[in-house]
Amino acid sequence: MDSIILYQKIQAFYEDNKRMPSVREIRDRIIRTKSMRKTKELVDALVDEGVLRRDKKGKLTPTNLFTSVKKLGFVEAGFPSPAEEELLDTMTLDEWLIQRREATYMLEVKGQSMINAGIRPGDTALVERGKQPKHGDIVIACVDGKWTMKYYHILPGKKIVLVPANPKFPTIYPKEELRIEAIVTAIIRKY
Amino acid sequence: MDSIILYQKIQAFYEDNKRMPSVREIRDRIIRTKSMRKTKELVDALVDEGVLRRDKKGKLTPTNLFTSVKKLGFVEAGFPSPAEEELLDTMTLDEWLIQRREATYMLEVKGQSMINAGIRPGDTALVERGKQPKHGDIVIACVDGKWTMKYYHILPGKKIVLVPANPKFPTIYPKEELRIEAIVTAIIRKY
DNA sequence: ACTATATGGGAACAAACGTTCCCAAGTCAA
DNA sequence: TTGACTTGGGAACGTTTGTTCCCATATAGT
Repeated sequence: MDSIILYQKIQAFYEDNKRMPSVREIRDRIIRTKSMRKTKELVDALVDEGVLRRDKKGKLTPTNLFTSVKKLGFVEAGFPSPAEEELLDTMTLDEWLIQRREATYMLEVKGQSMINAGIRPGDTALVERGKQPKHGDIVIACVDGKWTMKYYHILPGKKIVLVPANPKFPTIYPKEELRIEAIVTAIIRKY
Repeated sequence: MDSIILYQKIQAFYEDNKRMPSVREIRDRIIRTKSMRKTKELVDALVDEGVLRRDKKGKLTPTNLFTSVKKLGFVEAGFPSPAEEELLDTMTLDEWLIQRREATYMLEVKGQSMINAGIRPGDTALVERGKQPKHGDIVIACVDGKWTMKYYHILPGKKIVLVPANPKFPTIYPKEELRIEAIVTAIIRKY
């Protein structure tokens, strides 16, 4: 069995079972041989290539390859040739976008108030709670009982205002209550 | 040990080791007791709650909780109270955004040609190769040797044109060569 | 003080694990 | 045919695994 195919089948096993197979599972369910020795030999080869990783206990562990997306440069540069493809950097969406998972939420955007920041109704905002906002951050705030998404601006004199990214909407000067509940860490638009 | 804390420590183990711990590892490195019986009892409780899952072989397996993000409604609805929080839907970024991982790439956007579609320079496009484009899709195309991101439009008579989302840019009427290399499945903007 | 009950420690077991070793079968050159 | 070498099957080893069981201790009730 070719080592690329072996890798693909191990990845399929990983996606199905949410864990890596044991050597015997690879032997019986993937390679379909009867040889432990040969199976370990093929697996060791993948480990040497860096496609798979092993624990201190010898257990197989997924590498980034299992969960990552290939990262190209710019649109204008287009796609690399198959030969160059192996040199590509990779990145997992989770590690890229999520810092503290337990404090991260998805919120759907409604309305046009941030349209000039490229945030449109239907977009999904990834927000993180319990983080100190800085000037210029986009925040989810509860002001006088209403929830909005706005730019967080600190005026001279440390006064806080919430600025929309749409001149048709008013800047908010909080009177009584202003709670910054979360700051927007990413905007995702799925087609 | 409280079961919520136990879950958090198991999740930390999972993020560190990219695999779930065994019962003995939980006993020695997480609960720090000497009792197998008590450890299994606590783990079984988490399995009953649906926080952990088990294989047919009894091996622990991560649930969606380990990799998912809580999904709220709309910005205007704000955050639920801690009591309501347990009812929230969850979703993993990978399963949401990626269909065929091996054909999915990240590309950085340069230029203003799609600005009116809310796609700005610096944004990251998630693109998928080998998929048939439909009218209205945003595609990565190689036309007459140059790479661009444009709307894919099918005119009456089945003629294909590439339309920018910015009136200052020209619509492209491919002369010789037009290769649709990928279609854009998501736009991600990280702050 | 004396039971009855609940709790946690830890030994024990069979299965599954990674790893190594030996040997039969195959391959190749001379 | 012979001998050197490679290959794959599979037994065997020690460890780790999930699971169960027994018993000493703690707790509570009378």
